[in-house]
Formats: sequence, structure tokens, C-alpha cells
Amino acid sequence: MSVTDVDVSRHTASARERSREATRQRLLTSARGLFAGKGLHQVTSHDIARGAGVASGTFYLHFKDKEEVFREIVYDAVERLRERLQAALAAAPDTRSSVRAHAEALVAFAEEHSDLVRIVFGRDHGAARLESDVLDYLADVGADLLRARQAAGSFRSSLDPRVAAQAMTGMFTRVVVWWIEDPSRAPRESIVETLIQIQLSGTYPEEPKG
Amino acid sequence: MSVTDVDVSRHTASARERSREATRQRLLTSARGLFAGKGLHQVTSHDIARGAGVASGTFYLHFKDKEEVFREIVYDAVERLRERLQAALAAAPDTRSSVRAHAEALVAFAEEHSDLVRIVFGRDHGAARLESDVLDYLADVGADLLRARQAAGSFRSSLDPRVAAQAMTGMFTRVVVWWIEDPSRAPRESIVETLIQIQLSGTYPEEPKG
Amino acid sequence: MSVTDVDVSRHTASARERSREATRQRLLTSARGLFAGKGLHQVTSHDIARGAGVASGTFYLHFKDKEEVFREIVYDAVERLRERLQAALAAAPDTRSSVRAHAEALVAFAEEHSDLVRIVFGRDHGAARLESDVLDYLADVGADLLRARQAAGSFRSSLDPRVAAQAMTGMFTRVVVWWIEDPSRAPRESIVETLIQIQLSGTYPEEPKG
Amino acid sequence: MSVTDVDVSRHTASARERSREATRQRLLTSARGLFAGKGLHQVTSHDIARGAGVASGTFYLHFKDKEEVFREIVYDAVERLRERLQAALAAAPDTRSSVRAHAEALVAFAEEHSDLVRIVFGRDHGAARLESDVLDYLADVGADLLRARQAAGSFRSSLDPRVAAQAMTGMFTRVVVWWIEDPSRAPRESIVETLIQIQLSGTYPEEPKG
DNA sequence: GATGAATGAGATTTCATTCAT
DNA sequence: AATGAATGAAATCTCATTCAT
Repeated sequence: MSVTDVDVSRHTASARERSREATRQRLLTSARGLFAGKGLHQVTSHDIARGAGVASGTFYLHFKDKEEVFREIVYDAVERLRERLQAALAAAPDTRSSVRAHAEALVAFAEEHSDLVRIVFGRDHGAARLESDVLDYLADVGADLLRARQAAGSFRSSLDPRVAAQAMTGMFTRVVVWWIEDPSRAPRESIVETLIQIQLSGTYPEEPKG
Repeated sequence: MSVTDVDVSRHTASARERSREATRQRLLTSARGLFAGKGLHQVTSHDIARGAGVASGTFYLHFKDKEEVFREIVYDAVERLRERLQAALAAAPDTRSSVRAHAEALVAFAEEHSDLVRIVFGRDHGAARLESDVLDYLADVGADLLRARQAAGSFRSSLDPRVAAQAMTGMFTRVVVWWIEDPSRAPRESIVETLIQIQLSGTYPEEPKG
Repeated sequence: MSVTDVDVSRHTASARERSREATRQRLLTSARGLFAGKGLHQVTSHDIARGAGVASGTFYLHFKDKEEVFREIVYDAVERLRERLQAALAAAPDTRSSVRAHAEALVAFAEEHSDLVRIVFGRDHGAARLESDVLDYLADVGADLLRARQAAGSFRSSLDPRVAAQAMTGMFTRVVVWWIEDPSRAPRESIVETLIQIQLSGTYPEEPKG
Repeated sequence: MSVTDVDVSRHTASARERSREATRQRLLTSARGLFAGKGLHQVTSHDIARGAGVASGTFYLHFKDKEEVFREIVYDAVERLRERLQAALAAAPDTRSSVRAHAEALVAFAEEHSDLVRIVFGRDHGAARLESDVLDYLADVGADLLRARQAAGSFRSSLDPRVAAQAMTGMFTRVVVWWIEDPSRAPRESIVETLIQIQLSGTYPEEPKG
């Protein structure tokens, strides 16, 4: 094999790889848009391929089936969200500010990736196991955080961190999905403040009268 | 037509009606069990008919399509839950005890109707519109309540009742679904207390240190 | 339930059953013709349905898949052939005449059911396991016969009945398939006589010269 | 074009040719193994290419389609078998010993090339036309031989050589495939002797009693 | 000559729904 | 009202084959 051959083959190989990867990304993008708009069950593998501008068989060169694309999109999204939230928490000096930073990061993520939010937390995702996995994963991450805070005295010791983490996860996802569906429903600030205040002090006045 | 004929026909008619209603109920029961176990999309109209011990065509004599049974089950369940929660709230003398009564009623309902909880709030219900409708409906009911409390001074005035209602709805449904999936995950009391405390005081100690 | 009801329902049920069975038979007939003409692999389930004048879905109400129809046709054919051959053998007074009766019955069956012969013994049946099963089954039946003859002294004691049975099975099926493909290739009598003589005396003259 | 150039190009060309031929052989070897194991229909052109360690497109640089490789393997195998049998026959001094030599050669070939036997005579080869062609070809060769023997007085004059040749072909192939499938089914000697005796004297004792 | 990503026709199979009885 | 066989549209997935590199 001559030097030229080596170069050419290397070049060819990477061009191929790049082209293959590009097709894969187009399929993912197509799928993301379709899933966000119609939900897993209303989207066919042909739809995804058509949306990506490739033949239907091509879909199966890149993914085992529809569920696999869906899973990949969801896992990727969840991981990005988790990193974003972790980063926000890590940067905060104390619990109060970390609660705020977390809420801000969550809402910012939702704004930037409203399609992902719709797919992952929205209704009719249609992937039973998946949603359960995802929410449980996020809740588990949250539970670890709450346990740490509990140890540090900044989380109410009478609460079960696992239960509270599920509660917070449900609250976050519901509020965010509802808001992203139609952001005119409430000012962004209202979303952030509500999430923060409920965590810090609940929904009742300092001196509840009721 | 003789009196006897009339009587007989009336008798026959009402027997038919009763029989028809019985078939309808068997279909609903069958559907409920199947939906709870496998989710809307994994259940076929044949499955439902078979489960009810009737022919497949019979299904369509009682319901327009699969969605309709599903909707009926969900709406019925939601209405029962709403009534249950309203009753609990109405019976409570003050806000503090109404929050407790509400949480107790919610958990009790979930225990008694775990299949409904799985269908209505669980994953893979698969009915896009439907879940949104349901959660929005419950959140709307909640928002009304919160607005009333706000007027009475027993709900933090700085919170937007609509947003808070969505937050509470998300929290309630997530916690309840998670728990019902496997009740050994947390003691019943823990679920109730967590839901109450978060509402009354949030997750942080009286004098947050963080 | 009145007597009339009973009668009607019985009548209805059996009319249904008859109609269902008729559809099934039309599918089998359609399949038989197509398999004989093109072989398992060149025939689709749609072809079979179309040939039977029913919708494609109907095929699956009656058979699990293409292989199942094929298997049913083959097993049924083999069983019919076996019965026919057994009957011929049973009716013969001695071995010589039973050999003749067997050959006659075989050729007669092939003439009457040339499509079955083509499907079962012909080329491109495409069903690996199946052909093996079928030939082994027939050879096993043959081996039993040869063992019995051996015990009676009318089968060469130096031969292994199992091997000889395979040899005879191969001979019978090949000759019959070849002839049925184009019966003008040899007179019917020639087929029968050849099969008989080879069994009785081999292919060489009484006093082989070679 | 300089002499050197010419030399180089010649050299290159023949290196290419050799390399091309090597690729072709690897494809044939891969195909042979796969066909023997799974049959024509269960093997894809991708399988063959993968087995040969080449890209899928390469397959089509060497063969028009899957059938062509199959045909080539089969024809080649049949030709080798025919030569082997002819050689055995040619070397024998008289008919009796040629029958023995033929049977020995057949069984030896089967032992050495069990994969070819499975492909060519086995079940689910799936190539309709092909098998017919192959068996007819072998039977034709056999018919010529029998006619010659008939002329020499060493083949029963009352038999039709064409029919007998089909019979013998069916017998040979069936016995050999059955035995090769599991050689413990019968001792090698039993196979050979059975094939010989049936040809020489049939399956019945010298003085058939039946 | 070799590569391997892409193609797209076609086969299988399911299932909501209809309708004659 | 109930039945259940039949329908046929639609979705999934495979694979022989091509072609730009």
C-alpha cells in the first residue's frame, strides 16, 4: 500500500463516516421534530425518513426501530438537562441560591429546548418504561441532593428525601410542560418564583391563618 | 295490542336495557383492567371484548372506538377523585386541616383505585389530549381553591394560583403514581406527611441555613 | 331462551362455521395451486388470499403464516399417500404382488394428485425441515415393512432395512416427480415395471455378464 | 509508454487479477459454508460478503446475483462428482466391479464434500430449476451408461434406461444425503453394500418367497 | 477493484371497524 | 342486541442491488 493509498483511504473513510453521521443526525432531527409535534405513536419510521430526506430503508441502517431513536433522544435530553441543573447547583454558594439557580436553569432549558421538554415530559410520549425510567432517574438525582442537604441541615429533617424528590420532580416537570405549551399562560418570572417559594416555604403564609 | 302484550314488551325492553347495560359494564371493567396493566396502545378492542366475554362487534355497539372507552374511564375516575377531594376539603374546618384532609383523601383514593391511578396519571396512558385535559382540569379546580384561599389570606399572596395549582397537581400525581407502583417504597404516612408539609412550609427548615 | 332461539342460534352457528370452513378450504386450494406452480418462496400470503378471493387479512384468521398452510398441505398429502400405499400393501396376498400393488398405487396417486407430488417431493419446496421430516417419515414406514419382510424371509437378509428404505424412498419420489413433470417422458407402464423389477431383481440380468 | 511502464502495468494487472481471483474464491468459500448450513434462502448476499471479509458491493463485482454463486457452486460440485464417478467406472474391468467402484466413489465423495452434498442434493437448496437440472443431468449421464450396458448385455433389457437412471439417481442422492446428515445412522459399508446389491439383484432373495 | 451507505420495492402482519346473520 | 368472519389500510422491516468515492 502506497502513501497515496493510505491518504486516500483515510480520506475516504472519514468522508464516509462524516456523511453517515450526517444522515444519522438528520434522522434524529427529523424524529425530534415529529415526536415533539405528534408523539411517538403518531409518527412512523417512514415519516422520520421522509423528514430526513432519505429512503425508508435508511432509517434501519441507523436505528433498530422507532423506540431506539426515541430512547436516544430522550436519554440525551435528560442527560443534558441533568448536567445543566448540576452545573447550576454547583455554582451556587448556598442552598437558597442553589434553589434559585436550579429553577432558573430548568426554565432556561425549557425555553431553549421546548421540543425536548414536550417529548420527554409531555403527554403521549407513549413510552411507558421510558418515562418511568426518566422520572425515576431525575428523582434519584434529586433524592441524593436532598439527602446531602438534610445532612447539612438545610433540608427539613422530617421529610423523606425520596418522597420529596418525587414530589419536586412531578412539580418541576408539570409546571414546565404546562408553561412551554403556551408561555403566555404566565410570565417566566412567575414560574421561577413559584418553584422557588414552594421549595423554600411552601404555599402558605408565614403565619398561616387557615 | 293487548295489555298483556304491552306488559310483556315493556318487560322485555327493560330486560334488554338491563342486559345491555350489563354488557357495557363488563366491557368497561375489562377495559379498565387491561388499560391499567398495559396502557391504551397495547390493548386492542378485541382484547377488551374478549376480556368481557363478548364478541368483538359488540364493543362497537357500546363505544364509538377505543378512545371513547378510555375517555369514559378516565373522566369517570377523575370525577370520582374530584368529588372525593372536594368532600374532604368541604368537611375541614380550616386550611391546615383541609390540606391534611385533602392529602389523606388523595392517598386513600389511590389505594382503593390503584388501577385508575395507573390509567389516569400513569405513564403510557398514551392519550395526548386526554391527559392534558385531565391535569388541566384538576389544576383548574385547584387554582379556584387557591384563589379562594388567597382571598381568605390563607395562601401566600405572592404566588400565582394558576402556576401553583399546576405545581401541586404535578406533585400529587407523580408522588401517588410512584407510590402506587410499589407501595413498599415508602410508608403511607410518609407520603401523606410529605405532601402536607411541602404545601404548608416547603422543604426547608423554619430557619433555612443554606 | 326459547326453542326458537335455540334453533336459530344453532342454525346460525353452523352456517357461520360452514362459511368459515369454506373460506379456509378456498385458501388451501389457492395455496395448493400456487405452491405447485411456483414453490413456497415465490408465493406470498397476499397471492394466496387473492387466489381465494378474500382480503389479505383473512389469510391470518385461518393460518399463522405461510409455512403453516404449507405444512398442512404437505402433511395431509403425505398422510393420504401413506394410507393409499398401506391399503395397497394390505390387500396383496404375497410380497411379489404387494410390490406391484404398491408401485401401482404410487403411480396412481401421482397421476391423481400431480400438484401434491410437485409440492411434496418436487424441487424448491423450500421447506428444509419439512422435506426431511416427510421423507424420513415415509422411509420409516418403509423400513418397518422391510423389517417385517425380512423376518418373513422375503427381503434379502444381507441388507440394512433402514438404508434400503431410504434408497427405495429416494427412488420412488424421484421417479414419480420426474415423470409427473412430463408424463410423455415414459409410458406409465414403464414406470411401474421399472419400480417393480428393481425391487424384485435389481437392474442386472439374472446371470449378470459384466 | 516505456518498457518499464509496460512491465509495471503488466505486473500490476496480474497482481490485480490474482487479488481479484482470491476475493472471488473467498466469496465462494464463504457462500459454500453458508449454503451448506442454512440453505439458499436463509443466506443473504451480505452474509456471504461478511463471511468473505469483503464489502457487500464487492459481491456484485464477482457475481450477478445470489443465484449465480449458488449455480456455480452446484455446477462445479456436480462436475467434480461426475468426473469422480466416471473415473471409477472407467477403471473397472467389468460391470460388477464398476457398480462397486461407482458406489465406493459416491460415498467417498460424500464423505469428503459433505457440505457440497448438503447443498446440491439436500433439502431446502431452494433452487427449483437448479435441482431439476442437476438431477436430470446426472440421470442423463446414468442413462447413457445404462444404454451402453444394455447394448453389452449387462443391463436388464426389459428396463427403460431413462426411467432406471432416474430411479438410481434418486436412490443414490437420497441415501447419501440421509447418511451424511448423521453418519452414525449406518456403517459406511452398509451404505455401499446396499447400493450395490440393489443394483445387482434388487432387494429380494434369489428365490423370492413372498 | 473495493467500499459501504443508501435505495426502495415488496413481504409480513396487525387491528380498528363493518356487516350479514 | 349480539355475533364473529371478513375487510383492507397501514406499519414494520428486510434485503438485493446500485453508485459515488
